[in-house]
Amino acid sequence: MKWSEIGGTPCSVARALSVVGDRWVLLVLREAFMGVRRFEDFRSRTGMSRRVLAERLTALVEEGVFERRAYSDRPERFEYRLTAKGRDLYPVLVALLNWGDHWMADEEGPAVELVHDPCGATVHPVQTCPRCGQAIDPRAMTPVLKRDLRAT
Amino acid sequence: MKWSEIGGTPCSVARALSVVGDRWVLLVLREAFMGVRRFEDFRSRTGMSRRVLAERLTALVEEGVFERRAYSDRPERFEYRLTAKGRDLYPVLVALLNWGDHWMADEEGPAVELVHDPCGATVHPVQTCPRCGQAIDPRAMTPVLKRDLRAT
DNA sequence: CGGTATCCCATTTGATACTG
DNA sequence: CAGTATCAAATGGGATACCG
Repeated sequence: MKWSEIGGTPCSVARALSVVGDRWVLLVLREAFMGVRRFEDFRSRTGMSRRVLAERLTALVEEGVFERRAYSDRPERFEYRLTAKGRDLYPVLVALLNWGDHWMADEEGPAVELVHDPCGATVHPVQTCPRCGQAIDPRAMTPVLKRDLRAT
Repeated sequence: MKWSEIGGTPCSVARALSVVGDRWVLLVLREAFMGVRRFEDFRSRTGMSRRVLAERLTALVEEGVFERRAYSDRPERFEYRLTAKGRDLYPVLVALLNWGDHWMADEEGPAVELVHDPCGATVHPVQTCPRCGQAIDPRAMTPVLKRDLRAT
């Protein structure tokens, strides 16, 4: 299977990956959640080449993850803002951050900490069951297959 | 910046991505969480080529995400089992699944559903604050930068 | 079954230059 | 600042064959 066909799969994970399953895209999203909106800021903070950044931003706008809007008319200048669809990717980034903090840490401690404004605590968010409120343990979850994941 | 240097960054997201920031790797993990352990099963269920799969599995074993162990001596046969480090990637996969279910769905409904065994409910797990228990809203989170994300 | 070895094409990307 | 154009180099990946 070629990667370009992966989005046509019925699996939601694969479909999600067809949009955000790219190293650079995730790095761009990291910056977006840190408040970055402009091309040059994305570029300098991630270290991506212009070419790659331009291409990824275009694709993400097409996918509806970012909205491109002018913030200046003369000269024309654009910025990229997360849409609701884009904002919903927050849990993905947080999950990666948590895992990196736990398993890829060094002695100097994490570079970014997350403060939950309502309660003021510095936290690592946890996934819980919306029904019973318990923290999720992978071994207590049963995946139920409804369709062949490879079908078109 | 080249991608190969990204793991040397102090950002936990980037470090996590240096291990799992690959399309195929995430697909392999998806299968692992569905109970798959053997080479041929990974291959047929993801549609990857042998070459790519072998390479990714080797790398993941080196990173400590999978453990390679013999399940038969004669002939010698191996299987790949998630380690604790690997199991901790579950929230990443679930976050992707949730997002895909919500934003990339089709009329036929999700291909995979998650049942929370303890309460028996089919759920989309949610991220909550471990301190106050509230569901996480990205806009209620403040990222606090402790170090330059691009430093070595 | 569980890989490894080879070959070769397609895509990606980093560098650099250029533009409104 | 916010890109686009171009090109050479590297990488990735499919196909196929082979082996214990």
